[in-house]
Amino acid sequence: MAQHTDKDDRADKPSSPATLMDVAAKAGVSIATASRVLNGSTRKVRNDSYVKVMEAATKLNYRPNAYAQAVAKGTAPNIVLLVSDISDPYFASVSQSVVKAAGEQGVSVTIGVAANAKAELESVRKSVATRPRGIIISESEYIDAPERAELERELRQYEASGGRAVFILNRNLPFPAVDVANEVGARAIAKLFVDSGYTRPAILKGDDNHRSSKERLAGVMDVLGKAGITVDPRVIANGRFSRTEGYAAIMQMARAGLLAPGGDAAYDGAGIDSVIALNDVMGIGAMTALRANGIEPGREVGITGFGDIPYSADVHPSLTTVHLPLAEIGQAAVDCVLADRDDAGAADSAAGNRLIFVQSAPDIVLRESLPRR
Amino acid sequence: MAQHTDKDDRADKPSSPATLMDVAAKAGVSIATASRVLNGSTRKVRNDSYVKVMEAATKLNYRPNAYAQAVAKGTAPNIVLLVSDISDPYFASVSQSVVKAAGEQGVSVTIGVAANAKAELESVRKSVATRPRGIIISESEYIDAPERAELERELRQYEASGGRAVFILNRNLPFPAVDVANEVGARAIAKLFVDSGYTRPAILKGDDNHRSSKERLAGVMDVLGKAGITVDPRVIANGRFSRTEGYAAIMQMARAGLLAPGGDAAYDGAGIDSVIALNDVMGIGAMTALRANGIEPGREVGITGFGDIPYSADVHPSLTTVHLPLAEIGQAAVDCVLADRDDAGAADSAAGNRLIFVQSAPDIVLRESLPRR
DNA sequence: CTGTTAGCGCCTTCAA
DNA sequence: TTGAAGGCGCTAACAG
Repeated sequence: MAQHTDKDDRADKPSSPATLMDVAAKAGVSIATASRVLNGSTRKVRNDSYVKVMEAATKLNYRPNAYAQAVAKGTAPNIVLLVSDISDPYFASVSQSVVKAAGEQGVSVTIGVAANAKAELESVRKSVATRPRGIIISESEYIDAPERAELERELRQYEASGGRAVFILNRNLPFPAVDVANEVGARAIAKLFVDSGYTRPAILKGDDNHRSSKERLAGVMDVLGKAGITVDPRVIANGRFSRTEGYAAIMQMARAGLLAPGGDAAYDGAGIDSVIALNDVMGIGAMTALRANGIEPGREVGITGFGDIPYSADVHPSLTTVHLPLAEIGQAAVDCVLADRDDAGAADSAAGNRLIFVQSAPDIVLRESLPRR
Repeated sequence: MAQHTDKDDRADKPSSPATLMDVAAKAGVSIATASRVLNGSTRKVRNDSYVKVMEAATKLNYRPNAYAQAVAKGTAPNIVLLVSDISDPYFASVSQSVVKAAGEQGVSVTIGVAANAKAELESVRKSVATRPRGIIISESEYIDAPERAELERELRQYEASGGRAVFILNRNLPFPAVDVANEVGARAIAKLFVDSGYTRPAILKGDDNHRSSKERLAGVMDVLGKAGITVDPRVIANGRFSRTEGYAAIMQMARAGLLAPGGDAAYDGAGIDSVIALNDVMGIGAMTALRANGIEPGREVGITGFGDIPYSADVHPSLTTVHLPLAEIGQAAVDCVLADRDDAGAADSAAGNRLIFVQSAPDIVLRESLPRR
């Protein structure tokens, strides 16, 4: 039988992966040297030992243990991204771009989903435990939950220890945030709405303490008001920025007889002539709900969305909406999180809540769901 | 000025987070004890020292260093999931369920996107470096690329060192895989197709070496053939399971005059009466493409999808498709990856390519895109 | 029950 | 250029 002094002599089921020591031994150099050629940045090793190490490494199929490296150098190779629902196209798009942007800089991203404030707080706690380079929070609801204070403390602590927290579309907490011009976009779409001849909208908003929703709503309401349109409060509903809840909200209105002309109908019996959804998925849910009630969206009732998720072009009628640069948002968040600590200057850091506007004037995407009438 | 012997005496910008040692010191116990109450599973510590440690921990805002723990106990608290595109609703759904299922077991998931074989291989290499509990690969294309052998080696090595690799919807490599009854589903939808009176389909498939695509195609073709339908080869296209390419493929056919009746049209000038898409996003892309060419999907041309992604219910006409239990697939993959190594028995492990069927008879979801004619 | 003592795999001064 | 040695933060026997 062959003799070998390699590791793992015993008949092994799970032979543990090769370690740096193994490589060093096989290459006949010190572990330090091995480390230098395999991982160290500025290599200053003689060429022949370099080769020997490399050979040993490939032969042993060596893969550095990322965790051990992280522990040793005290800095992790990853960032974490928190979203409330990856299957939501909006978050999916943001996630995609975050992962891509991070990947280009060689850092991996751990995605966590946290559907509510409690879960979010817990996720943050767990995330902090991995000492990531940064934490990007793309959560949108529950901002003012009681957990908020706790969350802020946790993140502040995290920052104090050298971490970087960034929010996406949320400026309620004193941390850097990537944001877009919600109100500007809202005004633009509302103006289009008015100009197109609509006067009796149902409105699907998000939670009132949800900043994006609030800003968008403010923009819309202001333009509407100035155009002499008073929105019937009975057809303003909280769709929680979710497709399902948006759908449900419209169904509810239909059941109450608010939508189609008639006795109980909104706007003094005239019913609605449109749905203004403060994000796309609610708008899409609304379309389906309208159809379920025999109302043809885009013909009898106009629809607007907000966000321009990929699928807004594929629904029918295709959704007229406000374009949000989803990909750029993710990129910006990653840049912010990975930026050199010293770079931004004490001023910004001190401010704490630096704002990164990805775009100053959101474009509106004119499609079919809001025909001129 | 207050004197304290706590850590970090110097005026500190980034005061490093509290360590277990700090907590132990402040609580006046040994680091071992502190470890036991803070992390150790079966705690056997006196109550008062338990309290002291807890107090110290909260006061110091202690968070265990997950990496250090991982290194020390030689096992990581996470799994990695590889997909080719999170913004694709199919992958998004799978990801969502994987994250959820993993979360319930206290393990976090690192998501990587790898759009092609090379990126995938690299991702796997990087993943292995973090010694995760398992790797779930939900990639679907490029299965037979030259990197395949490399990938297999890498994963085999990973398994040998105690890791667990699982594929989703892919059984081309000798690893455990979660799969569904593609062919059964395909036969079902094809039968519905025939029974509904369609005879001249365009077909949108995926790569030929993509297993799911192949199986679905086989099922469809067989049923069609037996019904006496011969598919015009000019209207079979590779949409690569992507919305964009599906869209492009139909546009291409339209440009070639294949779709609408006429001289160049498929099926001896009769044109197509339907599109069979082997997954939903291609079906949805096809609808939009048809509309762009003045053809009303669901009226002039019937459409079928495969997968039942959330948005297939929201497009119009809503997509008749084969329901795939996306959530269960993710759950199954996680279960498999997290299963006790000894549990499954040597038999399964030896086989290497254990199959987990999530569902034996895929339901077909009857909606509006394939009306009887 | 608790403290002591080895490691885990790697990086990084510090001498040589 | 290289090796020896200490340390990162934590866990896990092993004695007390």
